[in-house]
Amino acid sequence: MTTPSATPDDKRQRILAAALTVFARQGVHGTPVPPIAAAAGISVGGLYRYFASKEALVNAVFQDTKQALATHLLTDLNLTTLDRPLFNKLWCRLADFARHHPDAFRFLELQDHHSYLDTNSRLSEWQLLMPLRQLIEQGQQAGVLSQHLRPEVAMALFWGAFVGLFKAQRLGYLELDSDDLRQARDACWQVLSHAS
Amino acid sequence: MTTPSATPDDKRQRILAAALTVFARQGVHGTPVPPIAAAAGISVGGLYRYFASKEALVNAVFQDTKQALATHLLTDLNLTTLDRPLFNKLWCRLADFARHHPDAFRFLELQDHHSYLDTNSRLSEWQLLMPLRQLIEQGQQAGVLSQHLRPEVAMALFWGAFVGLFKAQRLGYLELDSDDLRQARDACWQVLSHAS
Amino acid sequence: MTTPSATPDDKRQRILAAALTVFARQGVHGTPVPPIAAAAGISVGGLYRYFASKEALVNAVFQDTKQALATHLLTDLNLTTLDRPLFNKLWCRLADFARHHPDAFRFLELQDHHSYLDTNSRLSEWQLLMPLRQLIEQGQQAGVLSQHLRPEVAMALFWGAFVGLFKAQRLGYLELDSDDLRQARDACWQVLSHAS
Amino acid sequence: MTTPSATPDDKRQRILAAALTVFARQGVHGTPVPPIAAAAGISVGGLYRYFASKEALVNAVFQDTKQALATHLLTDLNLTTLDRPLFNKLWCRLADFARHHPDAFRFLELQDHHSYLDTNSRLSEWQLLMPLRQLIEQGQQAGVLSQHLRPEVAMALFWGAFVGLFKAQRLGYLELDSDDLRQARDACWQVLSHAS
DNA sequence: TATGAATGAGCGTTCATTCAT
DNA sequence: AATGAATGAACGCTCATTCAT
Repeated sequence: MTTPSATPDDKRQRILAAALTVFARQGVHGTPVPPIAAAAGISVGGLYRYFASKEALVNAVFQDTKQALATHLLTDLNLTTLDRPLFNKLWCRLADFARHHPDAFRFLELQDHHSYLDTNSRLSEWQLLMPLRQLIEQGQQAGVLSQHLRPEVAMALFWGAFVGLFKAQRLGYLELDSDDLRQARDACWQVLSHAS
Repeated sequence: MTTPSATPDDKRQRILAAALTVFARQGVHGTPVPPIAAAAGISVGGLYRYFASKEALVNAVFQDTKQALATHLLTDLNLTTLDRPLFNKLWCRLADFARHHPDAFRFLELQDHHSYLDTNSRLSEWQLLMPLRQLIEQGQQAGVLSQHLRPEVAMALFWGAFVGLFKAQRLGYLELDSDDLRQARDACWQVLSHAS
Repeated sequence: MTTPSATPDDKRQRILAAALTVFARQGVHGTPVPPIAAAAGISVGGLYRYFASKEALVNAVFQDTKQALATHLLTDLNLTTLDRPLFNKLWCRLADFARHHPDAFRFLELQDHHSYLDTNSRLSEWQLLMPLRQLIEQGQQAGVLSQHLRPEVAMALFWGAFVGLFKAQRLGYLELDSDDLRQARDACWQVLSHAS
Repeated sequence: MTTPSATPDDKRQRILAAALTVFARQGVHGTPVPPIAAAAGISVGGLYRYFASKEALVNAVFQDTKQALATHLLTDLNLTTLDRPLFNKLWCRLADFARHHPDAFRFLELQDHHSYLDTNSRLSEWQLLMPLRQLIEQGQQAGVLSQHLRPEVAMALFWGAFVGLFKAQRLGYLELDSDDLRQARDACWQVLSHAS
């Protein structure tokens, strides 16, 4: 009989959470392994029992976090058509995630990932974007969204705009209040629905 | 009569260009100094005659590239009002820069810069964004642009959307043709001008 | 039951001893870190677990060795008055130290120390010389020693003469037998006691 | 016809003088070549026309300085017997040299020389000490000096005492006024003349 | 002949990874 | 299974020396 806190899965999760935090704050290349282990309350050697290498750990963090975002965003939603209420809901959840998990959001948008991300991680990028892209496609076919933009382009513009908003806030160019968020949401909706 | 390629300024430029390329491709932390020197056709010791440290080099690359973008974008433009023709011109120049200087564009958007950028580099961030933000502000006051978005928010959305577009292309989600670019441009204009 | 040689303190001592040897033979600036580590039977990285930098190591060696000399010299002596028997005893111990710990003695007299010694190390210089200087002062006040030399001057002459003797031997100008040592001792005593 | 200041010998001397100064202050290992050249008012490449290597330069400085000391000390003296007036004269000249050429005096007593001194330099060590040693020997045979100390031992004690005096002053343990110097001189004479 | 920019081996130090305990 | 001390390759940087000008 083991204590619940010593479950292997628990440890794995603790390591992933600790790694996410320090990676988001110091960058992947800027973070040695020992501080990650320390933040997870584990020894260095212990960490290597759960992850074969630092690279494997980064990839696990990436996939785990991507999955967390996907779950946060899409759980219990009817994704058949992208109408206005659904869009608002999605926006709301996105903003919620960016606000309450800033480390996770920041980590996912780090741009020097490509030097250590493996194929699986690259695939997991799509797992989130693909459903959204399909939603846009369906919306266009249903006539709810404008057909002037190819779905991929619309997707890229929308996602970029959202990321840019929170990046600007993180860099101190901007303070976002709820009015700003609502207006930004409406502007993005307009791009998707009325692009002419 | 000396060859033009032997002037110190030329060498400095060669180093900056080489560093930009490898930084853009491998990230700053992921790039040792010797490959930078090799790419510039110089020895390691020689590089240190032009830049006091790797950090000084990154900062020089950053400021140099930011300046290049600002120049490319704003030279010889009448920036009094942001009307449709001016916006189109700006978009065209931005797209031109992103297309013809992909390393420069990518480097500027790397997100782990904060660990080595100095005060001057941080200031040079604003040198590009401030004129654009003011342009938006003036456009709003002149009634050409919608006033539903605070200028900073509009700025962040527009810049993020543009960056997102080219990031998507770089990651292989997308192939951008000129139709796509035109449609994306019009969509962005709509955000700025008709946000409701 | 663990072998005594595996305790951290033991390793620290092994490093200090190895560093003392190579520093004494090749000088501090002339000795790279890897040979020190090799002489201590340790890897380079391992050395840095015990000493934060080469400079920290030199300082530790200096203070450690200075302390060893002070202990060797002054332990269990009644230092109230510097009479002839006490002087003979001190001379004997000094000669003993110089003979049996030639590396230590040589290292302490290296003259380019000032570029890396920190405040603590400089202070530890005095810990040895101050008691001796006071001993001379007390001897002068008690009438046992001549008062024609200020204590500091007497101290400097005596210490210099002793160092000169062993330096000459090390450089090969001289072979010291026990008669030489006894006669040198008596000559030094005369300087202290009968300077006119 | 060349300007007098451009004589090769002049340049050589300028380099030697500059090297002596920086070596004395920063140590040999602590001084790169460019600062030496700069102090000599010459280019790096120019320095290497006069000295084949840094090591050759150090050795030249050593021999040159040793010679300067020997000249300063022994010129125009009748060295047949070491009587009191001659000893006083020698002491006076030594003190003069140590006072007016502190860099030279300091450089000669640096103790990590052995890693770069060549055979010639080692020989030049003796050129100064040998005449003095012989002087002591002659004094002993003439009955002016005590015969209790072997000449080499007496030589080492005397030289060490003198060096110790000025080393103590340089390290700040001591301020030497002319009374101190006179008393130290008399004490040293006593060692040589009345050692019992 | 004189220059000083260029070279590259070698320095002090770090850190991903291993393995004796 | 867990630890953390030990490893050594690789990093950023220096500097004795060379050589095109």
